[in-house]
Amino acid sequence: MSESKAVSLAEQMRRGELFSTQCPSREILKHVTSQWGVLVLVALMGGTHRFSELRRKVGGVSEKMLAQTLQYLERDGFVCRVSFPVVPPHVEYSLTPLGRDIGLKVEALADWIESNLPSIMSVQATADQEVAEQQA
Amino acid sequence: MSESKAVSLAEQMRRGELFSTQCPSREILKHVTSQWGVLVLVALMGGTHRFSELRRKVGGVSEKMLAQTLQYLERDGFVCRVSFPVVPPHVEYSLTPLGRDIGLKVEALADWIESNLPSIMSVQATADQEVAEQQA
DNA sequence: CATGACACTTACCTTTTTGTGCGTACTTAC
DNA sequence: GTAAGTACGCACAAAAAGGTAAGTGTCATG
Repeated sequence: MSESKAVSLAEQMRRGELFSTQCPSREILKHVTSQWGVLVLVALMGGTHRFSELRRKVGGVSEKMLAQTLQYLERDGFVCRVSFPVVPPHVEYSLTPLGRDIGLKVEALADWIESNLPSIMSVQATADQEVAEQQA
Repeated sequence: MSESKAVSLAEQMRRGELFSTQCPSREILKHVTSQWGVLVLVALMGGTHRFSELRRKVGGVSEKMLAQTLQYLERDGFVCRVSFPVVPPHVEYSLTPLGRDIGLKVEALADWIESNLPSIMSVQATADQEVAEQQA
């Protein structure tokens, strides 16, 4: 009892307020780890992109969601939007230094999953099989 | 035109199919980067926890969401569930080796955000101010 | 001279996610 | 003897996320 409490407390110190409901980090985390946030960040790690380039690259994203995601990320200071006042419109999106920094972490996570996908899927298959056997 | 296409293609090779709609990685990513997935993973990096320990630690999570999150993570092979057939029920959750591995990445992301929260919030404030000025 | 590209925005609707409250089977504490 | 803790599952409702379709204004292409 005392040991688990001690661990909790020690961690609570180290990791600030992420576990607290009102922690502002949670909002940032939501933007960054949102379905499209992750993909956009990873895509922009490959360099500057225009809006429709991103739309084509990130499979399945709607214009609305892409626009919204980019706005969140811009407001959080991860994405830099440069619009050229020409016609037809030309807008370029790139990562800020802050964005590149967090992009590295997100990319690392994404890469890890892609690399370990075979392991994960075989574990899933085993788990599903056991569930099926229990029901049989 | 050719340059941006070249970059896209080169990346598409390196990063497999994350950008494709049907990529199974996307599902895993959803579980791991879900609001509660992140917090649970980080919490379990601190060691084994019981269900209600987690519930108390991860502020704001409902029992239903915690249960669901744990089930996803267990099925993906990140979390290990051990239930003791005693009364009252006693269940322990811990990370598998796979879970500890991905937990490191998630923790790194969370830690980065917490550390850089001041920078982010000051950027936000500046952005908000500029928007306000434009509207005035 | 009609179409499509560009970078969005808005309105509307559907789907998904999330929360709430209740029930369980049993025990310990008050 | 009543309340609380344990680890959930289930049904219902609310909230949020997401998709679809259309419109904007101008230009290049067919």
